[in-house]
Amino acid sequence: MSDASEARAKAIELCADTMSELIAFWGFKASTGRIWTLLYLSPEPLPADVIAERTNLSAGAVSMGLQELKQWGIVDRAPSSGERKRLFRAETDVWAIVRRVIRERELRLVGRAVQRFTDASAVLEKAIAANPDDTELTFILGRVRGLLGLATIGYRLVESFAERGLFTLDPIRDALRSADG
Amino acid sequence: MSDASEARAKAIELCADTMSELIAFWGFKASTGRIWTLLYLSPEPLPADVIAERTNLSAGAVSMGLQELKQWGIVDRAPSSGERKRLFRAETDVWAIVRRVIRERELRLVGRAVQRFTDASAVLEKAIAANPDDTELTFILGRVRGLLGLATIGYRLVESFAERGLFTLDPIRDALRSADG
DNA sequence: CCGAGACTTCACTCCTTTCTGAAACCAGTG
DNA sequence: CACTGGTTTCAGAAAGGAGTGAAGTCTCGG
Repeated sequence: MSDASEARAKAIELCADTMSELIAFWGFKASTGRIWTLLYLSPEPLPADVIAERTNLSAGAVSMGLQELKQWGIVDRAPSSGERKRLFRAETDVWAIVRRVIRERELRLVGRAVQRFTDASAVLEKAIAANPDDTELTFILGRVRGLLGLATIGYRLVESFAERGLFTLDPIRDALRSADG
Repeated sequence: MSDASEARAKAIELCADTMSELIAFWGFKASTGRIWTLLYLSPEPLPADVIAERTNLSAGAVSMGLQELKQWGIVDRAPSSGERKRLFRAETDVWAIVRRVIRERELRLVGRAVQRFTDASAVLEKAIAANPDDTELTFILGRVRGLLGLATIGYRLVESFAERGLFTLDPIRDALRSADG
């Protein structure tokens, strides 16, 4: 039996470490990844104090982590029948989670970038209209347009992934070939 | 003229801010992104002191930033003919940069994850062999295998992007459908 | 309504990361 | 071969982020 629970602890630790590394690289807190992994690997929903105990986090940290996860729709309250404590369970459709976060975050990020590069282009175009002989401005505009093109491609990429869950890249490849080559 | 240089400064600032945001999200330092953007938008290679001046960074910070960029092959020393100062210029093939970084970093990251999930599975399988009636172990193994499957798909995705520059996803979609649905 | 336990919030601390400034180092030059 | 910039390195300062712990708020049973 100690054999089994040791194995269980070891496996959970491995997974939690790994997930927290992945998720941290993706801009979340590592501890948030730990909490999710713990719930994901539990057959039963867990109360906050158990989570705190197994992750070695304070009650406050667990509360904040759970809140973040709830906001992303990655963790649920389980219908705790009659219990005093609230029980939490993990959303298990990881693919859906990834898509949601990408849609909410990466898509906005890249969208802002597209906007800003567009603004920069506009500023330059206006200045060039007033100073047609300034070759440096023209040069910069060319480069900025390059960035804008890439950002636009990136946006379509992220968008298609967020919406359909897959990349459909043939149009984007074409854009790449013609715009950038 | 002041009109033109104002526009130039404004456009560069917009782009540098945007790139540093993108790049910071991707795990680099924001100041590194600034330095690269400055070089990318300059028609001529620039010496370190000019970079320091325009980015408001100290000489030391610029030196370190340039070193990081050089290590990634994202910045070059320009063949400074006879000059005392060393001149630096940006790699302009952004697509190639992205692929290189993904290959060197993301691919390794996900590869490690695949390895670790595999290890976790093995631990659990062994424990289950010794304790066939432990339903919790079996449950956890199922979940870990789910993570392993996703990580494997992710690995192929990143790999195909790093190698070919594009995602070729039909096989992965199939894997998804059959493994996860 | 009151009390008890559970959850949340937040000011503070600790730790990590980034930047600075100065000293050491190096490469051309007279 | 010493001198003059220019560049790199590095110890320490500053900034930023995450976690704690205790005080505050909520909820539910009695």
